[in-house]
Amino acid sequence: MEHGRIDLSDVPGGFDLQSTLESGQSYLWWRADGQDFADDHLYGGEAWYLTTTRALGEPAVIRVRQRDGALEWQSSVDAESVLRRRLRLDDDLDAIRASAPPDDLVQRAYDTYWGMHLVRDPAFGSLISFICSAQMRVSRIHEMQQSLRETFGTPVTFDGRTYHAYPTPAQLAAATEDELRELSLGYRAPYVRKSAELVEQGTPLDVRGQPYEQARESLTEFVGVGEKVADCVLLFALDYTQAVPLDTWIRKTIDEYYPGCEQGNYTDTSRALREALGGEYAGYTQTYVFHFLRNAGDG
DNA sequence: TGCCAGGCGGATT
DNA sequence: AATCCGCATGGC
Repeated sequence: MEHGRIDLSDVPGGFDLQSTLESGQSYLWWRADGQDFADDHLYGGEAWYLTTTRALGEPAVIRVRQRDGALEWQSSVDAESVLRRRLRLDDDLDAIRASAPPDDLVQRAYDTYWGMHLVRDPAFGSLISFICSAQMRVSRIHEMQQSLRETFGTPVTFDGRTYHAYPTPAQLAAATEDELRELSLGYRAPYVRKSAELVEQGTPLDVRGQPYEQARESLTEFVGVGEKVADCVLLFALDYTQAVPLDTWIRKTIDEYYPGCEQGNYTDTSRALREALGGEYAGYTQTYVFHFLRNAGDG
């Protein structure tokens, strides 16, 4: 087993693993102690987190925790570059925060969860997990991804235990709708199967390089992907830090704090909120606000 | 019980 | 281009 330590003292603005992984942006990690991700508070501990990667060839498990100003990791492969990429350790939080508006809500969100980074998830896992997210609680979206891994993913032995990699497009495309419904995916089951098939058949998923709004439109070609889910994939997997997913929480925020941004349709409202939240890194600020409202409330 | 959860597809207007 | 409706499942 390989292991290593990533010193966090040179990450501008710092880094916080728990808020990064438990803020409802990624559903591709789980806790080694079996605890569910906290819905209402952060425990402030040093738990190990696990995920799988295919970035270095064969699927591998990565285990990581934050301790003494560093990320400590263990894996069957050299995971440092994967972690730096997946956890966006190069992001400059001070510069990002400086681009955000001075509004009370925004500043309290940054204060409360300072150190949270956006994730950079693998695009396919991000796509499927956010297809599953429609009208669903964060904890159950997470459970669905666990079920998909354990039912359809390639077994991977690590540290004497068997884990399962996140399924490939081919593995999910080969699943039947009934098999997926048995995992409590509900009406999302055919969306997951069909979108996996589209990826498998070559429909472009990595749309980086396209202008933002065109990229969002492109992703809606997948089944079960509307503008909101497309924005999530762009923000949490494809480096579009300006993407501002308009979910129920953010719509409440618009009603309460940014009523002028409501334009009656997704494209124009999104555009207005994007400008209100500072443009280039609006999605970063949105993610802080989303996490803050969901967990700490806005009282 | 009825309402809601990081909405979407399809039909209707 | 807007609006309405049905859709699975589970927690409260």
